[in-house]
Amino acid sequence: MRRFLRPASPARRHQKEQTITTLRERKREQSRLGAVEAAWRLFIERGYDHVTVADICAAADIAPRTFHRYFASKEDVVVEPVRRMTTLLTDHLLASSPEISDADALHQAQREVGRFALEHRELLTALRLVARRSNHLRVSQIALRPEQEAEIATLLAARRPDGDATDWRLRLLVGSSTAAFRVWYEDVFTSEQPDPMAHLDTILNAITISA
Amino acid sequence: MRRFLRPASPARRHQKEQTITTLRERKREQSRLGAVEAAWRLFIERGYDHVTVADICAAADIAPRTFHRYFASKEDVVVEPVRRMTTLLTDHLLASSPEISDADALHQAQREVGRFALEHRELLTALRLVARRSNHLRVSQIALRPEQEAEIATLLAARRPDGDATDWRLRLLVGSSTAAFRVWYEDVFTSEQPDPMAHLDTILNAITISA
DNA sequence: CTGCCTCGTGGCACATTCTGCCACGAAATC
DNA sequence: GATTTCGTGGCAGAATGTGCCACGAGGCAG
Repeated sequence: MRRFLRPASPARRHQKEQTITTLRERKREQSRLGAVEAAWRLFIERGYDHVTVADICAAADIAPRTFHRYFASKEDVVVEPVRRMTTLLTDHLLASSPEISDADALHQAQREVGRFALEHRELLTALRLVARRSNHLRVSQIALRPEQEAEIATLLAARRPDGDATDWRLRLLVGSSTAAFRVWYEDVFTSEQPDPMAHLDTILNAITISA
Repeated sequence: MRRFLRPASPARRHQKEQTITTLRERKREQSRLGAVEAAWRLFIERGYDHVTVADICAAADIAPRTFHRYFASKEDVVVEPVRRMTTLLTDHLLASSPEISDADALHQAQREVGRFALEHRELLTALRLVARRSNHLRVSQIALRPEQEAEIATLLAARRPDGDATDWRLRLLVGSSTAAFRVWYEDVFTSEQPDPMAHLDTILNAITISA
């Protein structure tokens, strides 16, 4: 579970192994991590609706006031995995070669996210259940959300000389590919797939956007 | 604006013109409608974040307790138009001929929703702004949301003898078509389209799902 | 018409989330 | 070693959302 976390948020340093964490930083991470882990544990245990921020704080041994400095809302803790996957996706997009097509770049990045999801299948399954069981949680899908599609489109557009992110074909590519990923994600977590990654390829390749 | 509302929620009677509204029903509708209109007006005026439930209740002349009987949350009032469009879509799907393909049925229904959106363009534009300006509102898109995709898939599946809603091709059709609609919706509200409906057709037809 | 039942309403108390403000103390800096 | 930075927690308060109960008007027999 630990591997799931942190090393992505503070703008991953591309300088090699710059692990000069100051004590303050470490304590901060500890606070945040402690809160996340306590929250997830309690959510899985009792369900999102039956866990209060106070409960989480008691378990993580921090003050509610501190909790709300790290997370804008209780829901925010749940979205953490989504953020993690989004970061993964955008990182891969940023690193992708300008040679390959938009679709290829996007799909390669999505395969990375898919691999990640499979690696953390157990935790994601649990969180998916948490989300489904709750009446108040508005995040029904622990997966890429349409909110981030605009960002992805921008990144893809940035790879090109013209950099036009308003092109509807580009946005359609992003939207439909994200939809495809959600379909796969659903399949992976509801039925046994003999070869999940092959299944992802099948779904991603099933969509064609006419030029 | 009034036309936008009500006549859809209490399971539209297919019996012709069954307008035997009792006084109680009328008062109920009046309460709800008054709240919605007051809320929208205030939201557009001051922005979602700067309007409290108490404000809405004062404007609509109802008690906060009553407000929360009609709406699960303040956000719920904003989602009203989305619900309206979803109802429109599902109604058309239910009424669609079993002869035509899934894609055709869905796209025809989406064209209806598109027409509806264009009719109420002014109001939807305002609500779109409200959603964008807010920091707390989680509904970033006043359009069809992925949450309802499962329902749409079920309806489409129900038109067929086997009724298999788990078929990933079907879900992919729904997901990508919904994404296409969002792309169109975005275009319509951000740039001038000479022929919006033609544009919708173009986008919907741009997607192909291989058999 | 009359009495009874239904049900929309509002008041009240309360749990809960989230924020602004301030002060303490440890970590970082000079 | 003195000063500044900053993470933390306490407190008060705004705001959302819910359970419970009582009132009163609409609906329904008789």
